[in-house]
Amino acid sequence: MKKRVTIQDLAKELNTTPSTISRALKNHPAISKSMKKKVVDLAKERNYQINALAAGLRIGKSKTIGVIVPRINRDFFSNVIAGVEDMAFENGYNVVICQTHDKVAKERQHLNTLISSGVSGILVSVGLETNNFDHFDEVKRLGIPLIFFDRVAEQSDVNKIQNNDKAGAYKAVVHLIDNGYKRIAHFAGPDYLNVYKDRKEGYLDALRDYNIEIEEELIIESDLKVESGRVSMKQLIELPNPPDAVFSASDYSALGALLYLDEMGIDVPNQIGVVGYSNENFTALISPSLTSVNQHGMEIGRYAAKVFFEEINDQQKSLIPRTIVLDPELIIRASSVRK
Amino acid sequence: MKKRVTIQDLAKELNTTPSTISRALKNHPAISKSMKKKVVDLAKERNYQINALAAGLRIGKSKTIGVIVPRINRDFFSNVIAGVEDMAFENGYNVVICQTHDKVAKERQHLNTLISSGVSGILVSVGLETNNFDHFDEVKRLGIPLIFFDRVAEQSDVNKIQNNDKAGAYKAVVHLIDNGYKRIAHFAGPDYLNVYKDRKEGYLDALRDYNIEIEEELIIESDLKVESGRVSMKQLIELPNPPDAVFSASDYSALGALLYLDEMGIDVPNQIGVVGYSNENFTALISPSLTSVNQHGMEIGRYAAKVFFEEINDQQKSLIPRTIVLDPELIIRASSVRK
DNA sequence: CTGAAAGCGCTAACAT
DNA sequence: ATGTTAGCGCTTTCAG
Repeated sequence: MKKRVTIQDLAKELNTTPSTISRALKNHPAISKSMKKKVVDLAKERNYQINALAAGLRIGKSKTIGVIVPRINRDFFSNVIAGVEDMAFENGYNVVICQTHDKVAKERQHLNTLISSGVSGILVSVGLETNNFDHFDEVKRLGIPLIFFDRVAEQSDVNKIQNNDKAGAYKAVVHLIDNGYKRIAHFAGPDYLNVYKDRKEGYLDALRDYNIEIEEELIIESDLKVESGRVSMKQLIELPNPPDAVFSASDYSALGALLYLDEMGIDVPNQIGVVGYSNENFTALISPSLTSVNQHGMEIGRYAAKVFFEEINDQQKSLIPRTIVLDPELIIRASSVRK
Repeated sequence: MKKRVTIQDLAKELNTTPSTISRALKNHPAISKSMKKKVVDLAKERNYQINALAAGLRIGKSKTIGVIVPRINRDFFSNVIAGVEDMAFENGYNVVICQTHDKVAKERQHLNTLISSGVSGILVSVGLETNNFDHFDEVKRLGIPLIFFDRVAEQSDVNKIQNNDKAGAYKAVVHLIDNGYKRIAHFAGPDYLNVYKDRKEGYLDALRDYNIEIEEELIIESDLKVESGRVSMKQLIELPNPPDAVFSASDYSALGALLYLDEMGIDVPNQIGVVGYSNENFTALISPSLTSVNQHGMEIGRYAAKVFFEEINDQQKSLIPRTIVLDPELIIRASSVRK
């Protein structure tokens, strides 16, 4: 168990000073080629790793981006993270991933830790519980670049990368209408989260545009988990006049509906059509495969990171907060196309 | 954009010194109750967050555990991470999550970053590509606690938390035999990863114990992805004498097999039985639901973290490396039970 | 019970 | 092209 080697150790070995080592390692223009080579070679030989704590303390922050997501085992979020990691790596930054399990308390805690550890920026998709954004004030006060993605804060003065959820939902519902479905139900999420509110609006818009009557009893709000989908579907089926299609704001609740319909022996897509949201991996793998809306997680992640790098590269801090909206894509599968 | 408040700021406000503030915040016994209260209250009021970089530099490491996994969007790994996070939180530690996408290069990179950033310990499940463990030498040389889990290094002098993959596989295959299947194929992973080697051995042991002939042509090695499962299943079905069951070392390749069989109109479980491995969420959600082996990710994570805390709490460093083996559980579902 | 002072390893102005 | 020096914010010995 040896001590780690520092730039002082390298300096001593080469009869020079820490400054020179530091500069050589950073490829500073004022250092001679020969010296750079000597330093780099020795560093490799001695297995030198920079002490990020010391460097970070010195320059006031670490070359790290914090990403906060509700859960890491969702395909959408893991794609976003992969996108962020790509961009970060290209720019020599590290990514620290935090999951909140949809709890505000965890969100707060992670935020504090990230601030404590001197991250250069924070990318966040807020949790289901989060309907108040005070805890982000400190981040902004400290001038740490803050970028929201997917589930975004309602404040206007922050950077946001969003999906056009309204358009995605609209496409989904129009697709159902085009396939001859007449009474389309909707599994909605909590209204205070932009994504669910927008998906509901897209649904309503489509019905209006096609002169289909909106029926409140066909709109069911829940936590959108598998079990809720099952329960909601049961509730719909037991209606005196049940719907012939469902547009769910989540693939998970759509899956619950499919499972319930399968148990009941109701044919999907011929008796009832189903469309989900998010294009989770499993949507392609189940039977019938589930039509869903792809949100391009990877691109969202890359954009979020891109906005971060623009923020830190802008010396004049003249950038005004931007909102980038990406158009989602409807992936048509078996669950919504009648034979 | 104000500067962050430091313990000096607090000290000035209370007409005392940084030492006192530092001690008060850490609940040092030598500080008076009244002083502690004053300090804690002011810290809260001023929104003080410790500078983890400075603290870390001072004490030579940060209160952080690094976790390296192949991918974060696998249910097993995300459960492990949740387990680690639980234990870490209870002990005031943070967790940084790194994913390698099964690439050794990424594994190296993350390892270096974690060392650089002064993590107190590293928990790792190695990637598919990793068949050499030199890059972990530096971690050990520096005396950083290193704990392998699930996919572990072959070295003997490291801490390991493993599943008893041999036993899990054995249970799975015996279950198939009990259900009347006679010719059981196996989708195997690369032999240099302990988990796949052990699963194969469990498969072979079960066949031997029940006097079933081992046929090399029924053992197919692949990367165990969905597509490989499909291809392997096709290969098996086209055999002059095809098997009547498959034990797959991965749920993903098992899924590929199910999809192919469905396309071919072959009935599962009546014509062919299928068992997967890892108990991914989707196994319960597809039709037919997939029998699989549950590896208790959460417990693995908690154990790994527990071993880490034991390591750092042992002043004499007298602890010898341990191997903890957990017994997995067979979850019987529709894909392997003939009607 | 509290204070003074040193130093963790690195960076970057300011020399030379 | 390289060296000198100060200091980032914290912890901790040693002193009182």
